[in-house]
Formats: sequence, C-alpha cells, structure tokens
Amino acid sequence: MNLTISGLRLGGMIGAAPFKPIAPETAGMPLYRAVKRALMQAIEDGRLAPGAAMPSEARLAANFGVSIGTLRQAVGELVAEHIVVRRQGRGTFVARHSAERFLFQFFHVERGDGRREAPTVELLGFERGRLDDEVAEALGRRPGDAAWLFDNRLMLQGRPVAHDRIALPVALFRGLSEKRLHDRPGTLYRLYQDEFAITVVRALERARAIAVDRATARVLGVPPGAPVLQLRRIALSFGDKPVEYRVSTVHTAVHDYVQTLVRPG
Amino acid sequence: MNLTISGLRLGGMIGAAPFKPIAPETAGMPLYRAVKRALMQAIEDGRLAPGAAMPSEARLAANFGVSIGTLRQAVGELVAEHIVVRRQGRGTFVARHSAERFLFQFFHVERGDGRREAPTVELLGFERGRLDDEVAEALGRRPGDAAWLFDNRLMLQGRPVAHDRIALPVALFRGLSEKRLHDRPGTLYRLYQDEFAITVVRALERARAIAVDRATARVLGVPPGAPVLQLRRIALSFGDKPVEYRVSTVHTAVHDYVQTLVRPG
DNA sequence: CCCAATTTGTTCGTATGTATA
DNA sequence: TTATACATACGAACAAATTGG
Repeated sequence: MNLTISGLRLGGMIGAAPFKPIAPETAGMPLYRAVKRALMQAIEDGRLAPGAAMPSEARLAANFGVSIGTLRQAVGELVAEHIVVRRQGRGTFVARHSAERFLFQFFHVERGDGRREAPTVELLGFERGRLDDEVAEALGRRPGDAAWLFDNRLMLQGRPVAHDRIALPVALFRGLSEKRLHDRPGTLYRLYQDEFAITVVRALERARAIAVDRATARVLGVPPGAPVLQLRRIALSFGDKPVEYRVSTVHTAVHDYVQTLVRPG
Repeated sequence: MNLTISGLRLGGMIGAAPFKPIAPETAGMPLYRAVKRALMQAIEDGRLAPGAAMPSEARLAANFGVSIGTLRQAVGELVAEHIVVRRQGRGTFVARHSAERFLFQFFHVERGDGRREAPTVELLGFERGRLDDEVAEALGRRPGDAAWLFDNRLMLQGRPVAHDRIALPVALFRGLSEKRLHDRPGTLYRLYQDEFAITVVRALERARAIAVDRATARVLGVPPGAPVLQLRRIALSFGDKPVEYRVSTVHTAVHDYVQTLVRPG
C-alpha cells in the first residue's frame, strides 16, 4: 500500500496531499484539537474511507508537523468517539458500521436477563414522501422537503420486539430505493456509510411510554392500547449534523431498553 | 498544608503514609493502572475524602515513584469516570455528589423541549424491612437481609413526574433514619457519600413501559392503568459493588427519558 | 493592579515493550 | 526473523488559570 523507492518512503508525496494543513480558524484551539479536526475532515471528505487504515502515527505526526504525543492525543479522542479504532501491532482504522458497533452503540434493547443479540430486520414499507413540521425541524430542514419514509420490524428469537419508522432527507440520500435497502448486506448505517458517504457518529434518543396504536399493535403482535416504549432518535453525523429521524416502538414485556454505559478501562 | 523545612519538601513523610505502595497483585498490569488502583483505594478507604484536594501531580508522581506523564494517565481515567475533577490552576479534587452531578449523570428525565432542571424531592415513606429475592440478587445479598425501604416523589415545575422506591442494605447504611433522610441538605447520593462513606460511581438502568398501578397512579396524579415508564436501577460503587436498588415510575406525558450522551470534547 | 507562587494543560522528544503480519 | 504498528513510560519546558500577597 505504501510506495517505496530504494528504501525511501514516500507516502504523502504521491498524488494529492492526503491532509490539509492546520486550518487558520483553529487559532486559540489546542494543537491536538486542530489535528483532530483535520483528521475528521479527511474522513468526512472521503480521503480516508471507512475501513481504511490510516497512515501510522509516526507518519501522521510528521505529516502535520507535530510530535507523536500530540498526534496520539488527537487520535485518542477519535477513538473515544468510536470514529476510529486502534489495533496494536496493526494500525488505526476508520471505524465501519459493523453489526457489533450497531449492537453496542445504537441498539439499546436487550433481553430481560441482560443478554444481547442482533435483531433480524424485515422491511415492511418504503415510499417517497415529505417531511412534516416536527421531523423537518429535528433534521434542520424545511417542512415539505422530499424524504424517504420506510418501516422496519425487528425480531429477536423469532418474536417481534420493535417497529421503526425512519425518515431520511432525499437531498442526503439520492438514489435510495427499496431494492437497495432490501438487498443491503450489512446494517442500515453501513449502507449510509458505504453508499452515501454518510457516517452516523452518535444519536440523541428520548423515550416515553405510550398506549400502542392499532396498526403498530398488529406489527408487534400485542393488544391495541398496550403500554409500549416509544423512542425518538435523531442520528447525527460529523459536526452534529442530523441525517436521520426515527421513531421506534418497542415491546418491553420480554425485553428492556438499557442505558448505554460509559465504561473506561 | 505542606510542611517545609529549609526548602526541603516533606509531604509523604509526615504522619501515616498517604498512599500504599504499588500492590504486588498488579503484576502484568500497566504501571498507570496500578497507580490508578492505588488512588481509587485511597478514595475508597477515606484517606482522600470527597471534596478534598489531592496532592499535586508532581507530588503524587514523586510519591509513587513514577513519571508525571504516567501519573497523569492514571488521573485521566479517574476524570473520565467522574471520580475526580481536575481544575487548571487549582488542583485535582475527589468528586462530590453535587446537584449538578446528579442532574447530568444520574437523572435522565427532561422536559419535552430538552430543558433540564433539578427536581424537588418529597419523602413519602420510610421503613425498615427485608430484601426480596429479586432485589437481594441484584444487590449481591441474601434474600431476607435487613433493608431500608423508602419512597420519594419527584416534582418538576410543581407537577409530579416520578415515584422512586429505593432499597438499601442496612449492612451498608447503619444508622440511617427518616429524619436524617428528610433533613439532608444535598442530594441523596451526597448523603451516602458524606454520612456512610459510600460513593456511587455509576448506575445500570433498564426501562420498560407498563400500565401504572393504582397506588402509584395516585402519587403521580395520573389515571390508573395509564402507560408509564418503569426504570430499575442498580447503583454501583467502586469495583462495581452494588449499593442501592431503585425502581422509578416516570410519567412521560410532558417529560422524556433521555439517553446520557457520551460527548468528548 | 500587578506580581509571584502553585497547579493543571499542552507540546515536545526519546526509549522501550508488545502485538501483528 | 524481521519490520511495522501501537502501547507504555520517562522527562522537560512552557502556557494558562488560579490564588494570595
């Protein structure tokens, strides 16, 4: 992957410069923050693709003209935010939206006994529609903007546990289709990442208890009016840019909604 | 605070040694982890009291015989876990359970518009009883062990939003009384910390939607059978030792239950 | 108001250990 | 085995915030 000529490593010299110099608007910001920004920008722009190995820390430090300690501080924050992954002896990689990441960062439902497993997903409906006021507001768009609207049913151990209604701005997801959605090999967020260059980095989630409506009750196989958990999620990309709005209805008789734990060490 | 004799700093030499030497069972563990352990042990034992200033980083490094960088790595993890707080120019302090900490780390209810405020608390009942099987299991105790059982009602803007049923093992909270509970000046966890030397460092929380029972409905001012959020929380101290079990019933018509966000930077 | 002392925050550089290919 | 990568540990210097004189 790294071109060498008679032992002389090139790297940044080949083709377009892989990293922009530290931006001027980073004045007053600690150097490691500026470096972090530059790295995030590179990921956002696609100069560093998901799954790709980043240049080594030594190389990056030289590239930015900072010490290795400063560079590690920048990368350390990216690791804490699950944007990159470090593997000793191998390298540092731009995080991909794998099934594991979905399970631990974005799927907050688990069995009453605390066991976790990946749900199977079933696409129930897909259409092109418009954003209503509330969703448009949440996504930072105008009411009436074109949107993809679709439904998933999530099953665990063969039982329906959740119904997701998802809204995506067409402006961000041009060319999405029911077929592409249905045929995707990995998680939904992996599809966003691979096909639309949109990386979900975190999500805001609010929960409340409601009486389930008739249509959702049928999907979940519960009596109409039963108490269910309703989650409203805004998925955010870099710079906290909202990219997805989702309403999940969760049947919490057998499963629970769990807080994600902050567990250093 | 620091005794000096003709410019020679003493510190650890005066009185009881403030920190134990690196324990032998830390073999194979990185040095900074061993240092972190020793610091946590000092907090746990009360040699470093909540709110107290720790010795400066330079002094601690000398005390442990490690470099300042290694010491900072240890303290950095304690900061990430909210066990200590660093303040530039002032020092590093053992974190206390203030109203702010409660609000941001342990109180996950906020208004629909996203605004957060501290609830007012009302003690509804207090008795000495026994742990049932489920709670005993969660607290790592034997069924039938003596326990304090009490109820709080939480209000926001004058409206009831939550009802908490709390169970504490008497073995850990000897001498608790309704009066001490009622007269406490700060948060509940502050009381645990100041009066019983028990520091809650994190909590596991599971949520489900249920139909509210008659008694709780009265407390919350909602119709019996209305859908409400039920939270079961196990509060943990150092070494993930469970110290409190709590069942909260939350009225989520006006307020939401929110995920705590992991927000570096 | 300014100065000096103290403390954490940032940045640098080097050396060595450990995991991976 | 060798080379490469990240992980740990050391130490030094200066910046920035705070406190007290």
